[in-house]
Amino acid sequence: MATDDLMGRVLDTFGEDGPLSVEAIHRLADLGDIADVMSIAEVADLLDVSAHTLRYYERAGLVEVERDASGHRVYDADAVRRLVFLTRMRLSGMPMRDLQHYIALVDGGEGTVPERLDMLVEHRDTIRRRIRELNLSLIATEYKIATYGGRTGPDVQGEG
Amino acid sequence: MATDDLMGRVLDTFGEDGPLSVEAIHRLADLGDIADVMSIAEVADLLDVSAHTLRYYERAGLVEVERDASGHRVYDADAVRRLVFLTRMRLSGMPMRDLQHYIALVDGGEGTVPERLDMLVEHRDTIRRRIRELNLSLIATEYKIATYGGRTGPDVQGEG
DNA sequence: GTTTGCGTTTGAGTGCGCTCGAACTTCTAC
DNA sequence: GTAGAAGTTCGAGCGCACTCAAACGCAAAC
Repeated sequence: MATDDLMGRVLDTFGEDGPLSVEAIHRLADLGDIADVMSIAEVADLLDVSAHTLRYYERAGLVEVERDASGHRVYDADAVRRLVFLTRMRLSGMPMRDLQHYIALVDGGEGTVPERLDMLVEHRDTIRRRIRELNLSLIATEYKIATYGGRTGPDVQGEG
Repeated sequence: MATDDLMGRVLDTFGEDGPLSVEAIHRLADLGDIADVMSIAEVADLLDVSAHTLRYYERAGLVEVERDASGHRVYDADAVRRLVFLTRMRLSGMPMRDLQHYIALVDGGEGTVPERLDMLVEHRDTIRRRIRELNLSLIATEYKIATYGGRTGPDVQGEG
C-alpha cells in the first residue's frame, strides 16, 4: 500500500519548486554527513531545533545522550537517528505524550512492535486528514485571492 | 493561477474517500442552510467550535454580534460568513494576531484590499509549505510502516 | 412556582511545547 | 592568565489558543 508509489510521491513532492526540496531531502534520507558523534550545537543545527529543545527532549525521556569527560553531551549516530525521527514526528504534529509512549515501547523490546505499528498507522492517518484539511483551506484561500475585488464574489467565501 | 485548475483540485480532494468529503464540502461552499439568524449553539455546531470559542473570538474583536431583547447573541448571515472564514483560517494555522490584523483591515475599508491580498497570498504560501512538509512526513511514516520488522530497514529511518 | 436548560459576564486557569535566566564550568585564542 | 564562546543544571516563565468557574438572568415545561 505504501511503498509501491513512493517514488512517484517523492518526485511529486520534490519536483514542485526549489528551496524546500534540498532541505527536505536531507531530512528524509540524509544521515550521510553525520560525523559519528556530534555536539549539541551540531545536532541542533542539523535538525533545525534549538539546543534548549534537545535538552528538553532528553529531560522528557525521549533520548539518552552520553557525556564526554567534561560533562558535555555527545550525540552518537543512534541518538541522532532517533532525534531525526522524533523531530519529524513532532513536525507532523505528533504530541510529546505520544512520542513518550512510543519511545517507551521501543525500550520495551520487540514484543511492542505491533503496538508501535498501530501508532504509526494512526499517525499516518492523522497526517493524511490534516493534509486534506489544508488542501481545502488552500483551495478556499486561492479562490478568495482569485475573486478578490470581484465585489465579494459568489458567497462561498467569508467576510473580507 | 488559481481558478483554472480549481475544479480538478476540488475533485482530487473530495474524491479520495468518504466521510470528510461531505463535511468538507459543507465547510467550503455551504451557507445554504443558514437560518438567517442563528443562536450561539447553532453557530458553534455549524462550525464545530465551542460556544466558548465564539465568545472568545468576539472578545478578540474578530466579529461583532447583535443581542436579542434578553441579551442573547444573535448571529446574522454576515457574522456567520465571517466566522466561516475565520475558522477556516484558524484551521489552516493562521495565528489570532494575523486574523485580528486582517479584520482591522476589513474594517478599514476598500483601501486596504491590497494589503489584505498580500496577507492571503502569504498565508496561501504558508499552507503550501505546510502541505509539503506534511507530505514528507507522510512518506517517511509510510516508509517506516512498510519496512517495519525488516530489521530496522535501510537507515533512512530513525529509531523504532 | 420551581426546576431545567440555555444563555450572559468577568476573570482566572489549563495544556502544550518550548524558552529563558541564573549561576556555574570548561575549552580556545590571544 | 584572561576574555569570550559554548557548554552544564535547575527551575521558572512565556505565548498561544482556548477553556472553565462562578454567579447570575430569562423562559418554557411540568
